[in-house]
Amino acid sequence: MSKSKQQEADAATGLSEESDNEVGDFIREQRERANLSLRRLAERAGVSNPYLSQIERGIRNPSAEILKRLSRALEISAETLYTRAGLIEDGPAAPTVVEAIESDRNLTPRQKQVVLDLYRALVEAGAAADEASE
Amino acid sequence: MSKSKQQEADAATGLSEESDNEVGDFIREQRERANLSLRRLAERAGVSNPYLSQIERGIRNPSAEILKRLSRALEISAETLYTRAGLIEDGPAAPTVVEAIESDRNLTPRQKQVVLDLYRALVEAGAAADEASE
DNA sequence: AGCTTCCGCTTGCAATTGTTAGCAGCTTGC
DNA sequence: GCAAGCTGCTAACAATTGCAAGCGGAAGCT
Repeated sequence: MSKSKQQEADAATGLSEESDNEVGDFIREQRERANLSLRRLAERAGVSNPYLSQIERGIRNPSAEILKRLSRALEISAETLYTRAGLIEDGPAAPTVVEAIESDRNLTPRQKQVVLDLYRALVEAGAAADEASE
Repeated sequence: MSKSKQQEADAATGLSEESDNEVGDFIREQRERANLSLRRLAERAGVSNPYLSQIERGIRNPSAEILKRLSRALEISAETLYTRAGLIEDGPAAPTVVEAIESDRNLTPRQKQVVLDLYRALVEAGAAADEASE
């Protein structure tokens, strides 16, 4: 239910920028994608849950240290997060999926093969569907 | 006369580590290489000179925003500075694969979810099963 | 001698961060 | 019903950032 209260919070703190809350939105997005509750992510990242809440809503401006911890807890690269936060100008080169999987240390060669097979299959199917529909 | 001020400063702030002040040293190094006085760099970067002084000596921990401004004023890449600041050490987990999949243009959101699910499942449960079978 | 201007640093002080404690809502089980 | 368990959010507080003001010293200029 609770949905639109962000603006009030902004006004309350005197924060004049309600325009683009890139980091907060991005963090919340990633958090929900990973199926983590706010509290759980906060604990994983080693920050307090109210603070994380405020970060996500853009009424607090987290330090780089905090961003780093959050990026680790979310399993995304700090560069991506910083870029999103507008702290780095150019975007980091997006690694290809294949490349990333190849160099991953958490998967055995066999497992890599499985993921790669799935990925390639989807891409191929998707491309076909794409051409047909688009 | 003036001799050991750094120690005093450290003691004053309770900072016990005089060993690795990565960012500060690096910034000072770059500043001197560019023949900029502390005050001039501070002005260029939009930071107060006392604060920059403290940053260089490692008795203050600058926010990412400040680092970004300094990197611009020094005309070095923010990434380099962040790395030097120890803020970009990428996590040991597996950030790149997740990230690469997220930003892949060949997959639909739904397909991404499928691949991600598989990947996460393998990483999480994979180690044990792997050791058993292999 | 003065006087000016730069250098880096120290000292308080305001504003911000980040925390602990607690609130209301919403499920799930007794 | 109503405890116990989550969810996210608010309030008051401690700690830190970041700044304006001011210090002593060095170099130049009249």
